Amino acid sequence: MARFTHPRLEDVPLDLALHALADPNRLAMVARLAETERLSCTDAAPCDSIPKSTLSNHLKLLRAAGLIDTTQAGREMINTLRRAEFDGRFPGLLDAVLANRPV
Amino acid sequence: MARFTHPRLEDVPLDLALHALADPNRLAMVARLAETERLSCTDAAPCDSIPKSTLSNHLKLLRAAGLIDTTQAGREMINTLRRAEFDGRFPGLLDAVLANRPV
DNA sequence: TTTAATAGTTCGGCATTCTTGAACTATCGA
DNA sequence: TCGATAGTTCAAGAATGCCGAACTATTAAA
Repeated sequence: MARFTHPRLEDVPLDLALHALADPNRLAMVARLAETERLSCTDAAPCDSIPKSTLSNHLKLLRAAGLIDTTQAGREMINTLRRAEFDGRFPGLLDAVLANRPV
Repeated sequence: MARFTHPRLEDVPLDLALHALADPNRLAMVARLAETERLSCTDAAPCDSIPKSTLSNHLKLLRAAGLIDTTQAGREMINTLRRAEFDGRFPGLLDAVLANRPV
């Protein structure tokens, strides 16, 4: 199955990072990963009404923004937040966004 | 000429705010207004290669996100950052974004 | 008081991006 | 080996974004 490419954080522009976070579903997934670390794609989903293909796309975008890392484990894809790296690249940003997330 | 409507900050969702900031040109305008306060539309523009209509659209979006206030003064529209209000709504967010802005 | 210039908005069409169903790949369990 | 599970990829329609052209409003000049 597909092997993913993860960008170096230094190559991620701020716009892309903000764009990735500027979607309620994606932000909810990031928030989940901030709490639970190591979630399959379906487990990372904020609700089960989101189609698989849409979910897959959201995760692809989060990967491109340097926010998550995805590795294959059996037939699941395990996602983790690249917290330390992201924070190193954009200090304080993720904290500020997560702190202001709606309940 | 048109009179603008400015949203109450409490009605601005985080997604909209992030989306407004997730564009290099808009972010540059916000950064400018953070320094210079009170800029006409053309003066707020990050460069003069941006078409008027595009500029107008960007500013409309920033207004809708509760980031700027626009009032008419003669034939100019004067824009100011709604800094205190925005910070009250999303504490630390604008600071974090501006601090991470590319040079 | 026309006339011209300035400052920006609005509209409409093209282009890009987003969403999602359908088909596909890969892995695991029976 | 067969079926079920987990997720990707593709393609088409929907939704957004960008920008030229036409328009409105205000000021300045003639």
